[in-house]
Amino acid sequence: MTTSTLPPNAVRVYNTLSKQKEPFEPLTPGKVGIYLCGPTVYKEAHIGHMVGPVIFDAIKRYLVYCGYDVTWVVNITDVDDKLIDEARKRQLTMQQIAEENIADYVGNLQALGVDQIDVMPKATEHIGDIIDFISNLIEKGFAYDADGDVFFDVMRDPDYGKLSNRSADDQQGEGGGAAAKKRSPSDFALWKSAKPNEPSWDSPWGQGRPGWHIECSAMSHKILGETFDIHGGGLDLVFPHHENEVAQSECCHGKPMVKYWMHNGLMRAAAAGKVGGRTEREAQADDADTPAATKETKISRSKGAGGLAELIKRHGGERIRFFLLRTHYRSTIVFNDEGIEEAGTGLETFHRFFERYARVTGQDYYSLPANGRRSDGEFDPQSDALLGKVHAHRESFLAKMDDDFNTGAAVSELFELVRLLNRFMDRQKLEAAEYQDPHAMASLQRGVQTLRELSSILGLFQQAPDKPGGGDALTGKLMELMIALRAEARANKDYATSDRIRDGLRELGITIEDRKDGTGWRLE
RNA sequence: CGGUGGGUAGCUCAGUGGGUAAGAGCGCCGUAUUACAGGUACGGAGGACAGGGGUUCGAGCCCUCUCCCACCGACCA
Repeated sequence: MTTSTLPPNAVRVYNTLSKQKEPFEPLTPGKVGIYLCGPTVYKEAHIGHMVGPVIFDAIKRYLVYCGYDVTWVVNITDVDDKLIDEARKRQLTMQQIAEENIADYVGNLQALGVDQIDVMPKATEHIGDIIDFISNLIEKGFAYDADGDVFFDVMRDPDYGKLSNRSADDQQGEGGGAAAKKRSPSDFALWKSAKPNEPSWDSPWGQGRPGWHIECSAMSHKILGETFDIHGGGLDLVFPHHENEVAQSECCHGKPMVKYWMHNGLMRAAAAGKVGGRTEREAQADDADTPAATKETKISRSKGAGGLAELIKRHGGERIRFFLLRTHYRSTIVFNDEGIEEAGTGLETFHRFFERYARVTGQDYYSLPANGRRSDGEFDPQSDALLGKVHAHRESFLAKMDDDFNTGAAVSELFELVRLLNRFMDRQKLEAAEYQDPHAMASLQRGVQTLRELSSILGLFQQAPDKPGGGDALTGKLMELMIALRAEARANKDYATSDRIRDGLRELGITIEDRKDGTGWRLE
């Protein structure tokens, strides 16, 4: 067995800062720190909020798989104008609003299989760190206190604009309001003085609360250090949020804040009915009140998007995760209900395969070991025809992941792998016990192990999907009886009766499948 | 207007430091397995890669111009 060491620079990532793909080399060999901008928890999450968490969950899994020790941080903004407004509107405290929506957010993450986050710091738990950070900036002359408000002095930072490729000079802010206190219109708030009845904290500049950007600088510094490897977020955060973060952190520490900036594409809502081939389903659309957008628009809470929890309830988290992973993280994802539905159809191919595999080998796919390392998964296909192809798909899958985490392309390798394995079972007639060749069975199992390995990198098929009831013993007995009755009818060529049984069961959501080795059934 | 990301099969998306035959999923048609259906496999229809120009022996991939779409444009925009 060869334990080949993987090339150290196999992974390449697209860096927003340089606008090109760069070889991935962590600052500290073997260790990776990732900071992802999380939600402002003033309302329930929508599907757009899951793009970053899902892709970074896969990224972390992949980096761990490649042997890195990864720390992944996702922050929670729990103090902000919007939270204050919401609290006022609903006659609750800001903290109550935050707690409610954090619960929603965490529940959504869990449903989508996002379980790789190491730390979820809240802004309100780091007020001290934030104040220290601001004090430091003032001491160094990069920020100034203006009557209880503290602003960052953009003109003192010659690098300002390097991430979003804008110069402060180009950007003329509007006059009036708080702008009157600013030295330059492009200065932004680090600390906001408290207005009456607002949540506030003591500070050297009086009662107040942190500005929008400073928490990320302070918390990433506290948890990951002055310079860390990867900072992620949505494309819409490049400016001003991340631009301001870099300015704050780099002026404060005098060194680069982040080595690789990674930004995921945004999601758009699309008109319903554009996804192909739904003529059948359209006719019998059961829960037909899909919101009919007429054109594509950005999904945002300000436009009323929400209801992710409801979407998850309707489709299940795995579908949504798969839907998100099917595209490249940097491209725009067009979202509609049919798209999720279609992703689910693709997913069923895998689920059926796992059932078939269990029938043939008696092994439960979901029990196969899944938390391997890249080097563990290496194998020598020798002269085994099947394993030679499996090996090639594995190489291809990994090459695609190495190339800026191209999960969409990697998914197509998964499909090809399944087809390969299905074909093998067909040709080797593995379904019929009397033909089962031990060598072929061993090859199949080795091939499926690789499928398990690769799909786990994407966090797919971690657990058996929830079947809507029906797993109980009584149902099993009843089905045995129905199938026996139907078999009798078929033997007598009484197809009217056998079809009546099959059609009747279908209406109950049970699909009958006649196979060589007997009749099986499955709940849809 | 400035910045950013896009425009590839009916639909949703891939396309690896440019190279003989353009890929996946879904949808559609057919064949095999066969009463039929479902499943699986195989095969097929369907793309001159937004448009023009350029570099190159050779470009979907590089350069340039144009058109179209989306997002961001400093936080009482």
